[in-house]
Amino acid sequence: MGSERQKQALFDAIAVMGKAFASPRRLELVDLLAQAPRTVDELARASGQSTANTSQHLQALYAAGLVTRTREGTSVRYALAGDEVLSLWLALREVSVARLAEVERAAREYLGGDVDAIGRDELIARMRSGDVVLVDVRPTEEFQAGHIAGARSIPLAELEDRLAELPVDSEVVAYCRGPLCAFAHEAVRRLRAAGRDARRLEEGWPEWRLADRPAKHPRAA
Amino acid sequence: MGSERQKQALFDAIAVMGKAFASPRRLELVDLLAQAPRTVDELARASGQSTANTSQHLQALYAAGLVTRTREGTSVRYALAGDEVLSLWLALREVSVARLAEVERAAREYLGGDVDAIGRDELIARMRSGDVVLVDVRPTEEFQAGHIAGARSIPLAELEDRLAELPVDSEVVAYCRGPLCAFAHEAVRRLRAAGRDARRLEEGWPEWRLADRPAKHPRAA
DNA sequence: CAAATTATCAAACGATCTATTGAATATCAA
DNA sequence: TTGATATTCAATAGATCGTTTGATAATTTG
Repeated sequence: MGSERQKQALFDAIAVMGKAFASPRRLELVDLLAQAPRTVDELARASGQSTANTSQHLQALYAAGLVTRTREGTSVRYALAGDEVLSLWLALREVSVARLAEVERAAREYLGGDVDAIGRDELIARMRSGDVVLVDVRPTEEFQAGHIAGARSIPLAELEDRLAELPVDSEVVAYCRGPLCAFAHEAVRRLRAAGRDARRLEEGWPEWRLADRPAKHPRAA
Repeated sequence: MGSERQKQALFDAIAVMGKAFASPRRLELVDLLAQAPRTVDELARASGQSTANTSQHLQALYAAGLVTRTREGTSVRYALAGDEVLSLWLALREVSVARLAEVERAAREYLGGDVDAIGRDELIARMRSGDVVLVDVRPTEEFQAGHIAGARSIPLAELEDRLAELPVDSEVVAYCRGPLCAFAHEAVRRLRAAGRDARRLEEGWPEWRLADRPAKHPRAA
């Protein structure tokens, strides 16, 4: 007979994974890794915490089986352990947003007011007919680690300087890291201010990739 | 511009939900609630912890938005907040099992060796042709809170006494709370020991319900 | 081999979480 | 109202977690 002790051991083990998701700092790392694999140092700088701290958090994630690590010369590159982990992270985020009023409030405040959005399927149709330009406004490294097929990379910081690259007669669709990322919102506001026709894509790169839509990976077939 | 502070507030809020999943005791409560809504007292007895403790954990789950509560006379009945929460719990468990070697080891030990299983679709086909009997071996309360259409309730504890209710010439398929529950495994072993042809259903009631298969709910249409 | 870079470890403090205990509250029945 | 049941609150002590600091290990470069 399965004893109580063994049953408890089971929940203990599952709680390890729950614990991994229990710290805001770790969540930030997970969110960054959802965009692209990175080294400890890169993650430390991107998340604004000390290297030692980042390393410890990454080890917590590693112990929970959420990330993998590979040595690259003198540095160690971490990545999400698999698509199930990405799904889990997105599900957690989604439930949080749906359930927690606080999150919604914080999100609205952070995003600074919503702007017009376009859905996945409509985007694909419009791109096929050629009357939209898709712009990836994330940092260059993240674009290089993978992006939506047909997107061109213009990081948010360079948007004003590179306005000339965008045709005047087409609508511009901007996307970024996902619904909780402000980049696309901000990009749309700036494009509108410059007199362009612009909307943001409802979802971000991780959601797109998981849905198996046309994408460009660095070393994939 | 979305400031760093607001972005942190966002992750803070999401971590609240992560924290809710960080305690084995709470996970046990979530797992019980995945079967059926229950009162504090029932949950305390089923999980073998004090009432005060159970109440506190339930409040943590409530604060995270994972459960709802309704007063029923002198007692309070808790339930999972929605199907998204159930999905999230199943996803968390699945990733844990897939990733954590410890969990797998613990699970194997607890389940006491695997027995032959049958999949969802095969079961439906075999039930249609009428040559299997489906048995729900969970406690009666959980059966009453919802079960697979066409299943008959024989709690594990009563299995030997009620063997006569099962036709001798049909295969018996047993199911219980899910892949981490030992009831169906144990039932199959006992049925085999009694000379019956028996297998266990690969999944449990929560998975079945989420997949929108034929089911019987207490007050649903 | 030595120097430089990157990552991890170890110790320590403060903050947070958990379980226990006993008291307080809400509801129902008499 | 009083008494009984079910739940929640409050306070405590013990354990765990998170950050910082400084030292250690692994790898590349000179």
